[in-house]
Amino acid sequence: MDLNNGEIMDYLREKDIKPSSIRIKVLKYLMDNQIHPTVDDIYKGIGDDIPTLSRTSIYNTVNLFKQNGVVVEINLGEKESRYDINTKPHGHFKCEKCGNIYDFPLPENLNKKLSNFTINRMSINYYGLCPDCRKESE
Amino acid sequence: MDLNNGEIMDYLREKDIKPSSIRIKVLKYLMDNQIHPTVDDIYKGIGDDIPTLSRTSIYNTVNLFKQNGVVVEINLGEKESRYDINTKPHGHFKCEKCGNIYDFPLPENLNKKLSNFTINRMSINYYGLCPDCRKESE
DNA sequence: AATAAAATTGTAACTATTACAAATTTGTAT
DNA sequence: ATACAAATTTGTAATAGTTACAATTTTATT
Repeated sequence: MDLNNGEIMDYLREKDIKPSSIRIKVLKYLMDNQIHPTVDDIYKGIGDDIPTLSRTSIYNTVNLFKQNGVVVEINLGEKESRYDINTKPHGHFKCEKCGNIYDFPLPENLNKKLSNFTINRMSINYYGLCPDCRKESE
Repeated sequence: MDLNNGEIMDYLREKDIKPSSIRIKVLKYLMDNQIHPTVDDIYKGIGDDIPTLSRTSIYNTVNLFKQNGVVVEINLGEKESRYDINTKPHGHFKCEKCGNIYDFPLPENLNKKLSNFTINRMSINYYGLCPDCRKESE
């Protein structure tokens, strides 16, 4: 993804969000840094650009993005929430050594039905060692 | 499950936990109330029995239980953690209307491999409407 | 019964997040 | 461009779950 400001603004409008300078910067940050950042990551990532930036604005923005389906909030058992612009269903693997988070496609045979339940969304998280850290610890 | 104190104590010792009055009560509570309780649920559930009970003691206890594999901490995107005495792999369904949490079995043949990753544990959570709430909203 | 070790308590600290009012910026109509 | 209204952004204070830690109480050992 490498959109210019006009395209970013169009994308926001598609999602019924009125573009603003912070919203554009946050969305761009999320697209360029698909590391499932925390609010603090985003704040630090775009803070240099906006000297008066407030953390509250990042919270406002990600909450708006979440409501309007621009991001999905993910919760990996840490205290901080993370945000993912990839809103299609997929799994997350968190390395317990280096902390990196990896996406993976959902297992083919995962239950997609539970009889008489309505499933609106699912959150599939694995924890362990990523290939690099596994190699190191040998 | 309906164990007497002696059996509860033996179970704790098996897990290398020295029994104490609070630990016994917490474990019994967890066995009798498999609702994936929060620290506060536990505190309120056994507080009547121990007039001087402190929340910190519940935190100490569940953390010890977690370290020694007596419970598993579960995180359903709420601010409070929950604790599950069923430590075998299984999924959780949270009803977004009534808040109830249901266990469900994972498929026998669920893909538990990601090539070159070592998976230590997984957390599978679904969100939606439970059968009762689904019926009501028709 | 005296002492040591461990468990429990209570308070204070910490941190992520939200509430909210004030200040700033943006958009609109004259 | 100017004045006004609406929306965004900011900053501070409040909230809530959890942990740190020292003091107290309980339990175990000699």
